[in-house]
Amino acid sequence: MGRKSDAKERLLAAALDLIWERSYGVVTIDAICEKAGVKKGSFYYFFESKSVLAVAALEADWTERGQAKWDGYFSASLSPLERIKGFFKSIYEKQQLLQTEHGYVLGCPCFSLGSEVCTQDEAIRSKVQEILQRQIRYFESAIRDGQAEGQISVGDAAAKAKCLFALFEGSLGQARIQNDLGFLRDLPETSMDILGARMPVTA
Amino acid sequence: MGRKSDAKERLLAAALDLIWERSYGVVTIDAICEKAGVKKGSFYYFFESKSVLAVAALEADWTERGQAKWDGYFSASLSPLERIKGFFKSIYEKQQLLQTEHGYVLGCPCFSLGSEVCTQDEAIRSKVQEILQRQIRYFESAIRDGQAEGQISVGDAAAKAKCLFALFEGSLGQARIQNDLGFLRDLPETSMDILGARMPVTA
DNA sequence: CTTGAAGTTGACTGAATGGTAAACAATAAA
DNA sequence: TTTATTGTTTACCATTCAGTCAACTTCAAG
Repeated sequence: MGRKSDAKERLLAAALDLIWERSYGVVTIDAICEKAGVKKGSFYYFFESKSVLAVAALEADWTERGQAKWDGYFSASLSPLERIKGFFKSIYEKQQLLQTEHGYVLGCPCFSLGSEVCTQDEAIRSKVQEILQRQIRYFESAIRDGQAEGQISVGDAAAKAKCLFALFEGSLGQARIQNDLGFLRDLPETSMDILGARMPVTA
Repeated sequence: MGRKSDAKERLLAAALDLIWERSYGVVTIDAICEKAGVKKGSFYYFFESKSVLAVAALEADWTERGQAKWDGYFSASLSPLERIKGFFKSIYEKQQLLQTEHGYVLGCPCFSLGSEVCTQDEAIRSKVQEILQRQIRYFESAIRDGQAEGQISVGDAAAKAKCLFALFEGSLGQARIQNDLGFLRDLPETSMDILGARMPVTA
């Protein structure tokens, strides 16, 4: 019973968008409300603070979009190397899109946000960490599969995954800072090299 | 003639410290003044805004510390691979120190700051970019030397440098977000692997 | 010892922002 | 149609913060 509304979802989406494009610190609650078309009173009806909203936005984005996307990229129907290569290709295209839409390469919202607030906001830091860990696990599992199939050189899969993920996030960060997609263009190839890939045959 | 003072230097140092530990957005001019032991009136005597101060702080830190340190790490008296390996070892130790001092792994101030403000403050973004590019050039030059000496596999040195630097910054970012030095521990080894290093003999 | 440049101080303003409260509106179950 | 519940709105308060200003201090050159 009661009144129904999608204001909460609009706030979540607006918050993520603004924080991604700008930064956590510079985005005010008023700005989020305006973008979401919601009055401040309603904001505080749903969330007790910007921090709580940010955590909810990260979680919602993961469960409603991120999870499915990553599942797609890392689908078992693809060969392990194709998963990784395809993932990086998709990232490139996504960032390309963001650049034409926003005028900026935006990079990874999780990583940027996490790096910004990690010493100041434990709730956000913890949620970011959780999501990043989940993402690393996709890499790790693909690497394990690749090793089992003999396409990826043996060795600590977890370490390789961390390495690949660091390369990934570092490249996204550079791309964001320099507003230059060039830092992402070679990722598909570079990642294959790093993994000591023996590619069977791939386009 | 006139009065002499080191207030300007104290402001530069305080600003960098605070921004590094916390973030650009969360650090107020009042906080910088307090840490520097300077009144706000004096702040505005030396700098016209927090943004201008930040740019000056980055530049001063590079010319007065960073440059010399990097010159040391990448000294021609070391073998190209030793330069890179030693650099990553030093980074690890430095971050270890920061963690015991601040309670946090702080990562790279340039990268964190750049990622935070790059869509909002062109002056800072540009200065960050400048410094990051300089740092990449150290990598690139070491890689070139290593290739010339046959210790590093051939191929686009600039691309390899970018890749290594992305790995570096990505690892620092992860270490910061998760407050975990583990992301930095393997960098010396991993970097050697990535470069296709053929190490002659090294400890 | 005067003079003017360089630097310092503290009090002030105005705008932005986070946060509150109380009245109001819509909805569905009873 | 009542009623409880959920959501909305508006006006408001308090605080923080960037930025200003004019008076004051220190110093060194002449």
